[in-house]
Amino acid sequence: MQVPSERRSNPERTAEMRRRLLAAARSLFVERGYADTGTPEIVTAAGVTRGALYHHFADKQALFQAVVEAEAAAVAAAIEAAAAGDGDEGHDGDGPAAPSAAIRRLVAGARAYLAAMSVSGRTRLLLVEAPAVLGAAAVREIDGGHAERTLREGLAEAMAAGDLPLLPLPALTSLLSALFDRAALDASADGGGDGGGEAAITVIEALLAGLARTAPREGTGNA
Amino acid sequence: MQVPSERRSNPERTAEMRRRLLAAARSLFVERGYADTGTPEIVTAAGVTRGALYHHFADKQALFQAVVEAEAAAVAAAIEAAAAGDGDEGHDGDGPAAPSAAIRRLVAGARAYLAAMSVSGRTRLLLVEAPAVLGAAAVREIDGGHAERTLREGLAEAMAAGDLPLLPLPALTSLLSALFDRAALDASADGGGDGGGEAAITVIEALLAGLARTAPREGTGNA
DNA sequence: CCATTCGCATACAGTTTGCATGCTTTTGTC
DNA sequence: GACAAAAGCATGCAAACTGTATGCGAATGG
Repeated sequence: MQVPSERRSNPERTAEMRRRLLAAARSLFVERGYADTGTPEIVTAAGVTRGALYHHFADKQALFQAVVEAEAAAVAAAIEAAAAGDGDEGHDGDGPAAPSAAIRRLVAGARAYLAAMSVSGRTRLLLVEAPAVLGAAAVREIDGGHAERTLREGLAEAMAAGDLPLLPLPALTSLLSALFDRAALDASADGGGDGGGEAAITVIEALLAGLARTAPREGTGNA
Repeated sequence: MQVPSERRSNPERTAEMRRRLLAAARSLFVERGYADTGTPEIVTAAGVTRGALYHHFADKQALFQAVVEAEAAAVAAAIEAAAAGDGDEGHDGDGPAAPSAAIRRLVAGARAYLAAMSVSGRTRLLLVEAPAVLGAAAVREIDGGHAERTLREGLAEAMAAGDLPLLPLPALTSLLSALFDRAALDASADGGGDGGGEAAITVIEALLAGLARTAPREGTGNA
């Protein structure tokens, strides 16, 4: 069936093998979840044996973590790509109350995040399975802050510019991040494709605009 | 060690057995997570055999679901108990901008939810493990709406009273619910005890107050 | 061209899950 | 009160899964 003398270098073999394993694992983890996916299934789907799996990954959890890391990297790349060509994508003629530039950037970031998370299976992997399997702390470490730090910086900028009230930054970042995560989950549950998150975007815009209207106030307490 | 002739009725035996199994399972699921907890461990901790477990529950997942259902019921009970004696617990002399009654009720609800979720292990069970093991849809069905429906009704009231802008109710409910969930998670991660969610409460108050300031506006689009 | 290392498949031991079987205790009926 | 019926629960078993050790073939580099 196949020419046996297909001489390929070791780095090529390794890269190809990892790709196949990660692709098969991703597909099955998305479809059945981590707990209900066995390594025999994964290697069968990848067309290899379990020996290959355990040669490249310490255990099933390490394989899952690699899948999650790749997915998080893809999200980060998609967001940075979107941030590159931002300018102002006049999405609406005029909002309800002329949002400031910082707020518009935040909303644009949220939109980019939702778009990035609309890839099939991504919300389940990153927002449902990963926290349960790896722990919320490990997930934050994997994402490193691509999502979280970008958001935090945007918020800090907006605060410094006086577009947002001075609220405890860690809490605000975490809570808004949760907002975006839930929006992504709802979108993947409803429409499946995309655009299902328009209602969510509307609410997020309203929340941020409301915050912006409280700008020069609010002496916070603890961090 | 134990008088062998302790005649107990069958309903008593069943209730006691279920209590022991649920208590042991809850403890282990909280400590090690669902995937890393085996049924042998559970029954050993409960002082019974696996036969008893599989007599009362269809499988390991059904046991986990029973634990989650009990936990969700406890949360609902705690919230309803808190809602009973609400009145107005003058927590602050005066806020930044005299929040309306509906908004105050929402904040009070959030506070009650956070207090209910501060029980050890509760956030992990209900917010991390359950969505991964049972699926987000099943979790919403279990909770039925005790958390979600209460929130939705409060929001609908506030909208009707003109204290909130007219936003798509499902999206707003889901997003605010995510806010509260994340606040509970952060509180359980930081302080562990309670009171750690004060920064989160501050942010939530600011978000709701900001929304309230946008009240008579916002023609929404799709639901 | 040969020794060494790397990549991966096969084989194995330990553990877990879910079910089937059987014993003990309780429940209902005469 | 005794006996049949059923419920509660423990023991035993087959299948599956995980992680590791072993072994073979291909690639590296001297």
